[in-house]
Amino acid sequence: MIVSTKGRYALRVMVSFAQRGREEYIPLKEIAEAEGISQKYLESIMTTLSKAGFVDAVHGKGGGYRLNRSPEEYTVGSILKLTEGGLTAVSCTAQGAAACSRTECCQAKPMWDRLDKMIDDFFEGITIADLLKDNGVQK
Amino acid sequence: MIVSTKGRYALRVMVSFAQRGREEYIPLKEIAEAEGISQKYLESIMTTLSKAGFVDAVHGKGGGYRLNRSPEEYTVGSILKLTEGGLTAVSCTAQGAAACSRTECCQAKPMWDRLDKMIDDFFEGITIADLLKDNGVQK
DNA sequence: ATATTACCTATGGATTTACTAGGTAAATAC
DNA sequence: GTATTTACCTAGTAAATCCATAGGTAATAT
Repeated sequence: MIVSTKGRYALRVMVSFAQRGREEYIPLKEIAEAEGISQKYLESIMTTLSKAGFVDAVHGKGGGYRLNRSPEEYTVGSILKLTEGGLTAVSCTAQGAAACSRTECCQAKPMWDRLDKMIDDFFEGITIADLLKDNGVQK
Repeated sequence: MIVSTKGRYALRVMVSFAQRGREEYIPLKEIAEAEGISQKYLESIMTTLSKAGFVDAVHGKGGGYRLNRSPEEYTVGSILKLTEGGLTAVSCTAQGAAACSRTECCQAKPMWDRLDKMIDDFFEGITIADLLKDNGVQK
């Protein structure tokens, strides 16, 4: 499993916000209920997105969240990398991970590197706007 | 993480057996020591490979394991699918998993399907022989 | 018989996942 | 300025998964 609920929820919520437009702030409660996702759980995800500047947040009545860019400007990759904390397919290549002692002689390393790049290119090539088009396919 | 140690060990061991040729049976102990992997842990992986007919196994002295095909005939995908029990990148698309209640309306589903296919094609396009060539790259 | 090997079953610590619980801080409405 | 609404913060937790370990049994060779 390369993408957990955290990343999948983040995508769904971003799509949801995109559908609601950027005019007004929408309280998370509404989105959580509409999507059928635990509000408390979503809160932690939204805070991550907010801190990273992916959305604007306003406290109090009339507040909530809203996108601060157009849907085309959010790549799926950027959202997943943020919420999942990376997208590496194999621990060998994960940054921060204790470097594998066999890095030098590992015959599979180039394969893992190629895989990582392929997955990264894939997700960076899809935007929230693409998902809104209801097919997730681009080009 | 899409490939755990189980799958990575399986690949390393298969490469290791490929390097040793198909003339004689090699006891797992030798491979485990050479690779610096827990023998007991490897045993369970080898049994999986043996039961699936990927290797021949012989008990007793002079016994051990050996490949029963040439390295070109083992795709990385077949080994990973066997030892990892599948390669799906997202639980949504995992077979046997409780079908997501949003399958019908999920805007990301086509994306996950495309990703799965891309990863499958990637791993099916690489063989143990390719890994032996020390680059993992094909074509 | 004994040694060597594969194979089987069970267990366990560590980590991750997907939440829940219960608060505090900021903004608005009265 | 009090109450309400919202975002944000910290902690805990049940379940699952990962990465083994422990201790056996079954088969084959000398």
